[in-house]
Amino acid sequence: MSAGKQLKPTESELEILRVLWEKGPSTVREVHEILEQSKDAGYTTTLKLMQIMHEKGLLQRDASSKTHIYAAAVSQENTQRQLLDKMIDTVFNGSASQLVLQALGNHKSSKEELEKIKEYLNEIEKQQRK
Amino acid sequence: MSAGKQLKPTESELEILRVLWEKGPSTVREVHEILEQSKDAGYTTTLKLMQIMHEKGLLQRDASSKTHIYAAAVSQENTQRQLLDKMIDTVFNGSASQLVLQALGNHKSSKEELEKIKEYLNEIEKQQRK
DNA sequence: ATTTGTTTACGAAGATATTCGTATATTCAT
DNA sequence: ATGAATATACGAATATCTTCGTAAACAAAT
Repeated sequence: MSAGKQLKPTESELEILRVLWEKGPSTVREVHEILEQSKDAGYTTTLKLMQIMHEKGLLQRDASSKTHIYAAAVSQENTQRQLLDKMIDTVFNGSASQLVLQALGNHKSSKEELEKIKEYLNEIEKQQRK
Repeated sequence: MSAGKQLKPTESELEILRVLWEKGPSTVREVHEILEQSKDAGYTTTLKLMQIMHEKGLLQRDASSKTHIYAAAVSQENTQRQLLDKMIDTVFNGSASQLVLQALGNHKSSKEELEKIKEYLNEIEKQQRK
């Protein structure tokens, strides 16, 4: 009951989540100063976004001190999975492996990364054989 | 010059593109009847969307007969790549292999698909060794 | 030729996302 | 305590996306 399914963050919200995942709990100003480096928006814009995200349950905040501290309330992994699943569904017609082939084809991956992927594939196949 | 970089289709636009990729050039009504199966929207909504997509250059149309025939003006592959690249960038911090691992982890892939992926990995590694 | 049905064109309402101006509250240094 | 700096709260303007009502154009059947 009341599973509280996570709702999809918007573009701007994702930018904020990325900062918080990276830097951990932060003030609006801290987040804003990071965002300013790549885009230009006013301080109150960032503030408003983070307030909305808090209402939506995407962020939690500690309001005990005057300057509130915000933290991501959703995990990076869950969010990645959620967005990825949706993309597989709506863009790749449900075929995860088709997406994988595209991803591998168009991006340089290091030898180590490729090895990791291969190992993972072997594991999956072992599982399947059982 | 005027490279005409493809702009990102919206959610609804993607639904329409998927129909056209699948069925080839079609009338608004044909597209609409497919969409109706999964969502409910009026006919003129579909029409309007397709007209806008035409203006944007996402669709081309043959208006020689009374009933116009629309076709995708962007390829499925290019669009997939575009959206995938963006996701790798904004959701997976630029790491394609991290996305691949997530995708493989959370989705059942057939043995054949996994084999195909492994072959592909081997090829990539061969290339790298040269 | 008139009716009936289907199509496109147009404009605008509704919904959601983004942006920011301004007011109010709080803190801190003087 | 007063002023300067910084924070939050609130409301609204703007932009974008989605939806649909209505009118005009056209085609086919009667």
